[in-house]
Amino acid sequence: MIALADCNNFYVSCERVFRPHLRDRPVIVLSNNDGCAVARSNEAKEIGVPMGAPYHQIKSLCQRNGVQVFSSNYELYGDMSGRVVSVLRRFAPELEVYSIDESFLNFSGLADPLELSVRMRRTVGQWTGIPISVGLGPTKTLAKLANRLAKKMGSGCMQIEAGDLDALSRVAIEDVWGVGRRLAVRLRRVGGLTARSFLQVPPSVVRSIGGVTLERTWRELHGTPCLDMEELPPARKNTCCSRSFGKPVTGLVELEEAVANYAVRAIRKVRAEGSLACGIQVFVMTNRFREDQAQYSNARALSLDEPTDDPIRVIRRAKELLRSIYRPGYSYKKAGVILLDLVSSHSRQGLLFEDFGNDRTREFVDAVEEVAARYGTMGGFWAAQGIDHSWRMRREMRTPRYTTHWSEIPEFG
DNA sequence: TCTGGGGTCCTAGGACCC
DNA sequence: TCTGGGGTCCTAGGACCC
Repeated sequence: MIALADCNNFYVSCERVFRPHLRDRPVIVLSNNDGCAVARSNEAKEIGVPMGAPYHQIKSLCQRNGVQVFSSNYELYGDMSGRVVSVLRRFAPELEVYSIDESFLNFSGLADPLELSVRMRRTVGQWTGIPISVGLGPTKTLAKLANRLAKKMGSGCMQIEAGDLDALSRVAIEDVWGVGRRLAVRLRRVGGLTARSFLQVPPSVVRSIGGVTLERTWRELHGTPCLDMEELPPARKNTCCSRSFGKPVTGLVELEEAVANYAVRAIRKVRAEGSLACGIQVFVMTNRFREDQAQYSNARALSLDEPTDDPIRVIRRAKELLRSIYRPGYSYKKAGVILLDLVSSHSRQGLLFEDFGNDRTREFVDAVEEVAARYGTMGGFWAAQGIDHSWRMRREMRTPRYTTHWSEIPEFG
């Protein structure tokens, strides 16, 4: 028996922990750059704020209805997520963190999984302040489906078995995990309107529409496990850092500064995982929504001579790539750096005839990175990152980082 | 004026090899 | 009239997830 524990409206719930008076009020959290609504309280959903709606389109709706709006505060959400997981871990020997707000737990062999789920839900609520829903099923896909029904019914916890046609018929095809908008359209054409009728579609048809991935989903819904629990997340293969700019950027100098910053952030993720990057890709693009402006987007990648985690080298190569794709005369909206083909630093392959860098450089880089990690960007940063950051993303309604910064700890009373 | 960011997997098709 | 067969590797694009 697999359990899926899913935090309700997670980002909104995190904000509410520290602002309890918002508990019954409509609240939304915006994406980076205050772009779209990515989390909505139930009250905000009822008012009619759509998921992913651009904020500028729903701003007046929010004002009319007194919706509390927040910029996203990923440091807070990341920390709260860790707290929830630490509570969940007490309830099962095997746990897979699936996303920032969802974990699978292996409840196989445990007595009365439903009662355990109810207890787990209550404990997480008491200890972290975050409300969760729990779905139970013989496969991951069925646990997901049970979770969706638990949320819909407001019961908090729900268990389903393979072949529970009544439950399956209450979930529309596009709400099945693994079936997105495109596949849903094609499945409806062959009679798959709900999870239940999807199961009647012959496997050969399923395969021709969605390949082996969709066939896996189909089997999982039938009760045959095809997706294993993954306790240790597999090593990442690429990592990316990209942002939309708070204002359009035209000049190369500003773009270079932004790209240098993204390169540093990306390589810090790589260093934190004990990996090395074998390649770099840089991309830039204009605002695709502006039909009145000339559009341009481009990307270029290169392979490094030697796998690296050196921010100096990564910044230099990223700037070279940027210069090769930069075209003057455009208003750029977004840029990004992707580090490719990550390998473990333990399996490092050096150069045969040449060796880049030396120990002194390495010690210097490590020292700067440690200072930056310990004291923040004000403690130390690479000159290429610049100081002004006029292109920085908007984040005008962000709450304090209550749980991760001493100076931002909440005070009550 | 204003429209997110970060991933994975699969497949088709082209280039190339013998 | 007639134009092989079998393989690998890489990339771009499409689909999905949160």
